[in-house]
Amino acid sequence: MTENTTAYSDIDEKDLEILEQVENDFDVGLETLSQGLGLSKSAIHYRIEKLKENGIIEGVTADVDPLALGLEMVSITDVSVTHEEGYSENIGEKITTISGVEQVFYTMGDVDFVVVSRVQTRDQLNDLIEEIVAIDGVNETSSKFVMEEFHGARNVTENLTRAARDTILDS
Amino acid sequence: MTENTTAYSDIDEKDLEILEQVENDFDVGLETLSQGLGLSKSAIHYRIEKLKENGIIEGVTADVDPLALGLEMVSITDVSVTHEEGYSENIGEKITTISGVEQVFYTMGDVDFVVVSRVQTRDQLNDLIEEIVAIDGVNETSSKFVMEEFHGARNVTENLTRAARDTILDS
DNA sequence: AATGAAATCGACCAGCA
DNA sequence: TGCTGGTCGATTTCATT
Repeated sequence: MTENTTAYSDIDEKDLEILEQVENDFDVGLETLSQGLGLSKSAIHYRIEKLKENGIIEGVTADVDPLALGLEMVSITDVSVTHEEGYSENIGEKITTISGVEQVFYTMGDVDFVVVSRVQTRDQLNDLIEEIVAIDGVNETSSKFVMEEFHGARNVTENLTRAARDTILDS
Repeated sequence: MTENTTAYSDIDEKDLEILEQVENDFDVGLETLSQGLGLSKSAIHYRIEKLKENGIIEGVTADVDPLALGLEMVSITDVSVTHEEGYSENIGEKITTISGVEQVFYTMGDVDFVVVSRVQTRDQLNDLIEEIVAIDGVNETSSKFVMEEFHGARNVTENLTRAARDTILDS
């Protein structure tokens, strides 16, 4: 085995700590991070910049509560397609552009796409599903309502298993 | 009908524009927002503060790229449970706490939970599924691999249909 | 609720280990 | 290359409208 050269871009423990914090709340401020890690504010700043440049931090965004905008209806739609050529990618992207669609997964198995969508009303959901069906190559759809959502740890760093952490730090 | 009193907390068009921007990239800066909206920087600041206080902006967070941390393996697991009492909530939360689990949906239908998880290796996935099965009340699981992910518009505001926008602005 | 001025915090520059 | 301390610019807060 030729040593671990996977491109974890030299993430060390301090970087991981920073990631854990800012992934939860970017407003913590350099001061707090600085005190918690025993580094100067500038150092923290540079580390965050580097994490952005290396694409580890993809961006800093405001998280908007869907419920606050009336998007109370979540559904999961299984989509199967007719398997010609390599149209699958194309279909996936088309589904993504439909208004109300949040996530699209292309999966192995009899169900080809799993689509998570979020809308305000049942009418909007009907429209959305019709738009999926209208896509060329879409074969069959089957939807289920989401009654409750446990949006657990969306945080990548908090979700790391011990093994995963170790792999990253052994770089 | 007694007029629309749904708690959209007086969101106006300018608020929606701000939300669209900061949901994509919080680093845009007050200057840019100020120019784009024809308001002073302070005014923008206060509006953002208010959106946070009202819970419309749940927080500002750094988005970490899972791939950068080696989390390349995504899977969707359908979980059915034995229907006794109101244990469902409990089970949902237990699943959420499992390391590697990203999202849990409690749905209507024969499949009770849909679980999206993200891990580094197949071993980690096996462990994760074993942990789900070990939960009291879990009946059966069935997993599929995700080959491609179209993480389309995660942005709530961009995903609003015209109808949804109108509903919000008519407050 | 919005504005402009004052205090505070983050971004950048140069020197240093 | 990465950290520190200081300066500049941006953000936050204050007093006022």
